Amino acid sequence: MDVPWLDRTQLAAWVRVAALLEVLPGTLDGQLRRDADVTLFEYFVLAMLSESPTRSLRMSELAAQTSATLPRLSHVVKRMESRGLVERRPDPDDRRATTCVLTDGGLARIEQAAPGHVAAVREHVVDVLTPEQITQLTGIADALLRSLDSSGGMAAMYRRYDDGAVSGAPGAATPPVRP
Amino acid sequence: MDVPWLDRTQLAAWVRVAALLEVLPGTLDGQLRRDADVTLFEYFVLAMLSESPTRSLRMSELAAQTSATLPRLSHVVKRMESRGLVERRPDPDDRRATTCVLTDGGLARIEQAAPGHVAAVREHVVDVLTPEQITQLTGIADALLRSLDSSGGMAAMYRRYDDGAVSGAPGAATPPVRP
DNA sequence: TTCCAACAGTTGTCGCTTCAACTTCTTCGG
DNA sequence: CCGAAGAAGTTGAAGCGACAACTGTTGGAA
Repeated sequence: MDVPWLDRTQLAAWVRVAALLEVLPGTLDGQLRRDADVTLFEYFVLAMLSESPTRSLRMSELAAQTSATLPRLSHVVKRMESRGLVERRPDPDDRRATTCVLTDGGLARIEQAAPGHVAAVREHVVDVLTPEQITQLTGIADALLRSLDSSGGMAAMYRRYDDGAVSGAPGAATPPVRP
Repeated sequence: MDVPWLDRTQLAAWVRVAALLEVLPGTLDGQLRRDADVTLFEYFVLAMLSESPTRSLRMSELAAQTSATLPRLSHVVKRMESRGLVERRPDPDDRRATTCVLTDGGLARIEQAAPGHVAAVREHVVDVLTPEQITQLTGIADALLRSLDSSGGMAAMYRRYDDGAVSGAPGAATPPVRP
């Protein structure tokens, strides 16, 4: 295995990205835990369900939309169900499948959590960057995700959260609870 | 709490960043675990120690350089010590302090792990982006880190991994085992 | 029809991270 | 000096995520 090393420019970028990967999740997670007793990942689950027209999604669909594995999602959803945020019900059409439904309590929870979370995202990410940098970041993250997405499960995201510049097609309107 | 929502451009960027935060660490971590039986975070620990002139750092310094909390580092170092990768010795000058020393085995391990890790970083990050995007990414990550770094513990990184464009000052030469 | 491969989820176990408490040591104000 | 405040690490408990093994179900081919 003979790999060319990173030059100084590449190294500078990577070191910063690595540090970011280490720090950012904890910061956002901490805010949500303290203020709304919800994990960042749980927030994503609630957000995805709340944006569904039926307030419900199949487990595998939910897993794809939250970039999670099925085992992980299963554990998380079980815990969320015990707290009354979601409900699980077997799908009568395909009896292997499970549908995850957002409860009224779950909806109330994410509506309560959203403003603080949006504020945190603004404070630590969005408002720190110039509009030009936001556009650049979208392009960069897009390129990275496409190369990582071997199983192609993120097509839904690209359709829904398109800013009109990356993929070229017009996107949907701004959703309610997704910061 | 009244927070302005994210517009479509901001949302597109944030959704992608969130997905990245969810996926990228697992990808890099998995490669290192499989190929070198080391965590991504453990790799950082080894890398920081290997770049120190004395092959050693105080725990708090090491924590700052790896963006970790002290409890986390303490647990990790204990496990690494039991595997023979590092050693811990009390500091005679300040008897509260502990110095963490890289062993020969630890050095061998990171030298063995480095090529595969660099390849993974290239495959999933560096080589996916254009040189221009690399520069943009450095600026973006830099801005985010500065706003996150409330305790100011990352000054060392900025000095060492400067690409000459962000802070303006000339940086050090490319270090040996840091991808 | 029957069988088998692939799919959808769940569960258990293990390792890692976090949080809060605690110990020991240093420093600084009085 | 002396005592209090704070720093440096460590530890234990609790919760979350990854991996592998497992159950039950579907769809298609022989």
